[in-house]
Amino acid sequence: MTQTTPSLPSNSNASSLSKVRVFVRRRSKRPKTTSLALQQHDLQPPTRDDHYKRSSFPEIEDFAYSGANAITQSSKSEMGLDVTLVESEAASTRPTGELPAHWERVLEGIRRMRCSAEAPVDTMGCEKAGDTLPPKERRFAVLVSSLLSSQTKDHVTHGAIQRLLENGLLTPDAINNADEETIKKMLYPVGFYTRKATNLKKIANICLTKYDGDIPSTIEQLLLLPGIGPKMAHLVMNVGWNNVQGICVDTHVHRICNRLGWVSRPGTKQKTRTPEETREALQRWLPKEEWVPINPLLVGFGQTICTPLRPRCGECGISDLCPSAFKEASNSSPSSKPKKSGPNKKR
DNA sequence: TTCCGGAACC
DNA sequence: GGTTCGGGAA
Repeated sequence: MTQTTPSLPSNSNASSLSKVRVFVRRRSKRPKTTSLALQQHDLQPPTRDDHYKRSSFPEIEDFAYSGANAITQSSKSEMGLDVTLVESEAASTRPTGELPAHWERVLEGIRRMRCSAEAPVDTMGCEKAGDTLPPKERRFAVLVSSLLSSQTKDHVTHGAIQRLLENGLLTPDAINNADEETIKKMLYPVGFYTRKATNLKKIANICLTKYDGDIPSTIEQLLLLPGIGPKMAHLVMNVGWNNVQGICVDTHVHRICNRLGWVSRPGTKQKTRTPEETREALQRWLPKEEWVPINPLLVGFGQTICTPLRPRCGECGISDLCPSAFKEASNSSPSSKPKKSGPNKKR
């Protein structure tokens, strides 16, 4: 059925079809002005209802998002850090209301902080590898990188990808024929490399038998792959297919959006409990042109300032706009963390 | 010892 | 929702 063809949702209406399939219309750097954002909004009248409609049904929208080419560009351009004027112009004409207060100022403030300091994250994680490969092989490289990158430092992932590449093991066919022990050695010391080696063999086989050696092109199909969950599925769609179906929400995006009060459980003011809940809540209001850059932006912010434990609110340029500022660091028990019993138990 | 750019299984 | 899977760096 729709297995090997790029996403063409069966429920898409006629008006959206014209926009589907505009993959990689431009691989060049994001414009240095707001033109992209403004152009996208010009596609349809920027009314409030319309905005919500688009956000609620992202699957029938398919902008060719030039910012998704994380493969060839530096991280700063990915996050729009070289964009001096980002949202303010477009936002000034945009209705407020259910949008979080001052969200543009918050985003701008985070961009500024990220400009002035380096963070461990350098791209959307892992998918630089393969940027010189033909499209089909590059997509597979992106998929494999995503699989390996979970719970793994970026440079470690990159090393494993390099080893696979140098040994000709970065194609579905090669991996399918390779010994699992061999794969395992190539992956080490990637996190959970044993499980990932097993999953990688299965994934290669699925790509060969069901997708003609390519990777799945829809979120639903990607989620059927072992080891690929929501976070990585959206990453692969964004980067592999340049097809923004949803926001790639990891633990940093999840944590920070809740601290900022940007998301909540539907109909309540409670924090979201899972990254998936955060993704759905965030997609309800965040303009689509921010869906891709929000990830590297908040990941870097989360690694350097808005850390899980003891966030550095004193160094944060938007603490005056953050409802959670100075609420976690100052009080509560600094040393004793309840957590679980852990490996502490002696025999 | 603690802390991780998740996902699967219980 | 709680655990487990790995290893490395702080």
